[in-house]
Amino acid sequence: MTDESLNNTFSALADPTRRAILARLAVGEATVNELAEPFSISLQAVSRHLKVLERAGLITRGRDAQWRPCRLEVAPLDSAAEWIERQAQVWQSRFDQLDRHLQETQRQQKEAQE
Amino acid sequence: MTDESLNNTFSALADPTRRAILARLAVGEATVNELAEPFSISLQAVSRHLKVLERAGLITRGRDAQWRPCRLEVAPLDSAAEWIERQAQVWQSRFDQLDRHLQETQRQQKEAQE
DNA sequence: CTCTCATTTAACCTGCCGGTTGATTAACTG
DNA sequence: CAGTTAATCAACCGGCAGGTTAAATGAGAG
Repeated sequence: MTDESLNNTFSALADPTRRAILARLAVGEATVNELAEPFSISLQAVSRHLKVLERAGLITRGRDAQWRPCRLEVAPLDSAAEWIERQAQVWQSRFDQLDRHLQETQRQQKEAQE
Repeated sequence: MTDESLNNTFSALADPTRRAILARLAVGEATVNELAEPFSISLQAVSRHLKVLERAGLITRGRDAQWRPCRLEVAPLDSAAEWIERQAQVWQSRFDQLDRHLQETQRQQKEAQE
């Protein structure tokens, strides 16, 4: 997973409209018009959001006559999840270390008292 | 997990400098100066990045004389991971549905041939 | 009290992001 | 071919994000 790729994925996910589009696509493929319908923004704006999602690899687009159906791609989502989980794991182990260290310190203090 | 909260978390993670700061903090607490050292940007810029991370709840800051040590907070990372995984799961089940449907269709076609 | 060090705040600049409207391309339909 | 529908491209605009430098604040140290 390249750094640039993480940039694209996270900034794509940072916009609520784009997250809503992804949620909609989870139900099934959809065209630009269908995706734009629930929103109060222009078709062109939605088209741009789709381009962002495409660049992030989160969707791919087919061709069916004049329609361009969008479908989800799960791979970059997995990569993002992987990065996050690796971080969470390292942080947690760091906390565990601190925790052990704290307990060790307390134990030694207790011994010193006796 | 509120929508606004997801916005903050994802856009905080979307910047490579901030991800590097988080990675550094995973090793242990650090002050602003220590965090700024590896980067070629000004101290003030780092201070701002820290404010973004703080607003996203990804770090908290203590007070030790004139130093403001930063430490990680794992909770929002967990929330983000949760959202991503839920999405990935829904997408995957959607793919599985399509897959079953495809197999069903093929089976029926095969039966029709016989 | 003064000096120094760590950090933040303020003011500013620049570029990108998300939105708009208008024109254009692509593909079907009569 | 002319007309319609789907989608994109182009030009523009306002706001915010991330960077800078200069000034202000907070907390020790002498």
